[in-house]
Amino acid sequence: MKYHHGNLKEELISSACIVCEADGHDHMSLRSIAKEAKVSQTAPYRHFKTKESLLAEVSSRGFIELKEILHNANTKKTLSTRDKFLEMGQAYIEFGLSKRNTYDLMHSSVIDKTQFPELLNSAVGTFEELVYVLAELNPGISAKDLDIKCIHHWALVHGLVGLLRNENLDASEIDTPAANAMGLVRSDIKSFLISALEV
Amino acid sequence: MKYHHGNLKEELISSACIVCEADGHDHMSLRSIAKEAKVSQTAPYRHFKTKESLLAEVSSRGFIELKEILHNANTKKTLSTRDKFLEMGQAYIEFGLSKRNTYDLMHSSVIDKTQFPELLNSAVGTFEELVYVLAELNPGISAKDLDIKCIHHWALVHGLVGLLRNENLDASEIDTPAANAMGLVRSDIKSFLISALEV
DNA sequence: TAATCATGTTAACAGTGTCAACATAGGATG
DNA sequence: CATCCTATGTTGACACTGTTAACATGATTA
Repeated sequence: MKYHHGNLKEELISSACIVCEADGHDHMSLRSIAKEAKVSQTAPYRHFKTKESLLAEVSSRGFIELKEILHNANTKKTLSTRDKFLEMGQAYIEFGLSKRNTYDLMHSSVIDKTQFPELLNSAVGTFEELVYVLAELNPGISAKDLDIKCIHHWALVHGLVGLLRNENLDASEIDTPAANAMGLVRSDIKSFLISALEV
Repeated sequence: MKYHHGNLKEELISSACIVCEADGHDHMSLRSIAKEAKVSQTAPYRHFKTKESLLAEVSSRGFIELKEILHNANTKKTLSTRDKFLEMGQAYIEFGLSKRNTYDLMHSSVIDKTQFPELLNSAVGTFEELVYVLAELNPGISAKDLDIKCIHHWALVHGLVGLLRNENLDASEIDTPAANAMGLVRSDIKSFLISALEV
């Protein structure tokens, strides 16, 4: 049993990613992931100033993964620009629904993004991927209008994820207009995107 | 000093609403609001089974307040239906930005809405207000299409709030395309809504 | 009047983030 | 090679959290 772990920082991060997605960031304790790494409760403090900064790392990796996913959708060469755009929308929503807790953390207010420049970069990087397609889809558009279009479409998918995720109304036994509508949209996201984005 | 408070439940709720909005729901402790009410740490447990159920109450009141706000926007008799709709959108966003932390709680996953029927009702009630205008705005629309339209517009404003709120990029010293776009949209929400909702 | 019961209190438990003080090992420097 | 420095680990402690159990009080009701 060696005194120094050798790879603790990386192990803590990846462990945090797993626990965070499994239990949610507010059920994740530094102590538990330290124990999981077979290391004392305070060892993480040699690598992270606070719990928040470890979570910032987890969040950052979430954004990086999301950006990759969007990039993949955006570079399927067999697809038209329009279909690439739709594919991106679906991929975004799928990420938000499947990596539910990580997505939660990424948009949680427990992390002050302005205090973690690296995280801020990751988050903003996701935006760029959207800029690329929309620019291709709207040739000759002004920079300002392009930015606003980005916000518009980003807000739509982000908001949809929030609704589908948070009000887990469908799949529950509750029968309300809202729940029914959610179920309807969720069962055919592509159709919804086509009608909502009007592309 | 009387032993029984007389109005503790109500005081705890309203106190929780204030603390929650001031400090955020994850910085709110039962003990602190108990102390604020000049009552022992465990007194709240006579009125709320868990902390979560107190937060559910706070969340519920948030939805009720939001519904009222939307209803007010929706019943300004001097406005056309289209303008009422726009007014609702602006009111929603304004609520999300000004009651930032409460809005956070309302869409947080720390509360399992299916376990608090009253909260679920409040949340779903907000949806109805949107149904009314959209029905008026789209005469002859099918029920299904109406529901989907609701999701669409709800997702848009909800997503926009999330973006504007969470990435507090504008107003920070950071200069990125995303930040600039955010600032642009925030400075003239009405124009954004008109272009995004295409009404 | 007596009993019941909602509502308050105190004491305690396990768990949390975090800090200070100390221990160890491996690399840099003489 | 011997020595020191520094990065990285440990132990112990502190204040705080949600929550429960056991007990106290006082208003309502039989």
